[in-house]
Amino acid sequence: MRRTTGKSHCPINFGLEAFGDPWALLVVRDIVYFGKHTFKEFLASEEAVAPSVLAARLARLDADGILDRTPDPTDARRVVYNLTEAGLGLIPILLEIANWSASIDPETDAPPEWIAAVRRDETTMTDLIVRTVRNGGSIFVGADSVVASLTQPATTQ
Amino acid sequence: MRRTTGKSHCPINFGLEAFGDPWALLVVRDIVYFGKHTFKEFLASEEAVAPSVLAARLARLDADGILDRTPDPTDARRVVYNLTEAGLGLIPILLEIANWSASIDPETDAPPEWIAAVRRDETTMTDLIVRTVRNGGSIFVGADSVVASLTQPATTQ
DNA sequence: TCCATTCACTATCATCAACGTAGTGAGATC
DNA sequence: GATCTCACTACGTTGATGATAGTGAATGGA
Repeated sequence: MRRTTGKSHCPINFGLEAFGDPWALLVVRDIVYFGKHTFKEFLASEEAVAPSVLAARLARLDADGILDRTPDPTDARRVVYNLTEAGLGLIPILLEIANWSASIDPETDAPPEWIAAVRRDETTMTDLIVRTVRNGGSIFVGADSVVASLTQPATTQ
Repeated sequence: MRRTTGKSHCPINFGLEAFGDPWALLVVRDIVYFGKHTFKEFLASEEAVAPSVLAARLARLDADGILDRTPDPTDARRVVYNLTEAGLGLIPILLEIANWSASIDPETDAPPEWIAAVRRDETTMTDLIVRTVRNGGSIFVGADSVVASLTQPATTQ
């Protein structure tokens, strides 16, 4: 792709120039759905991105203010990537894409009950996801994940 | 872009493989927002796609069941492109992308009152847009456009 | 203090898609 | 029948991606 940036300020084009490539949203997905935060974890994703491509993508997402790149204070080798508030704002887009794909792709990996839960009350679910990810959690992975808090609401039981 | 398809059946990846390039969603945008339906009209878009790239994109969107390619019965030179039902399903994604970009890009071309109208009741607005586009209308262009039907509701007055 | 391991990248090169411009053939219009 | 319009195609250049190997700093254990 030539990725000519600045083609226009049409909001659709602006979005596509920010994340309209095969990898940018997959990084955001890895954070939001699976709680990944390091180069190594992104690299291990099912889609097998090349390290050079991943490095370039992380650098651009950081420069664009979507990701926040922070060296790990407890291990100087590690670098932790988190979503900024602008990056958290991409969550509704992720949910709509997952919605669409789940209804189109007969072999989708999307759990039907999860898609149904999102469709049931998208606003509430979006808020819950944003709050969870902002606090370092994810949708599917971890004790404080969104799906965990759905099956075992709040701190009861 | 290498556009390696079939990397995974993750719904986010599926969506990106279908429209995660700089041009596919711009074609959909041209139809939904501006009522464009022909090769020439897409080609004239602000972002200046190359004809070879546009031809390849239209062919793929047709093959993927997102666009419907029909020769114009009144003029055998012309070919009319319309969204299929799957293509209409992309409208919520477009709206979310526009939402995000409008809140990020200080120079966005998105009309603030339009963004506000969508945010006010996204479900109702989505339904209205889908119905309008399905009937050949668009959001901004034409007498039967969505914005026209908002300022002058239904057939009253 | 070594040494193996882990981490986040970088280097390299072939490949393939996008860019930009020019051109083509079928069909409409005058 | 000459011109114009339409949807493309051709083609050389550019640049990002794909795949694999390698680097240097930091950690952890012996």
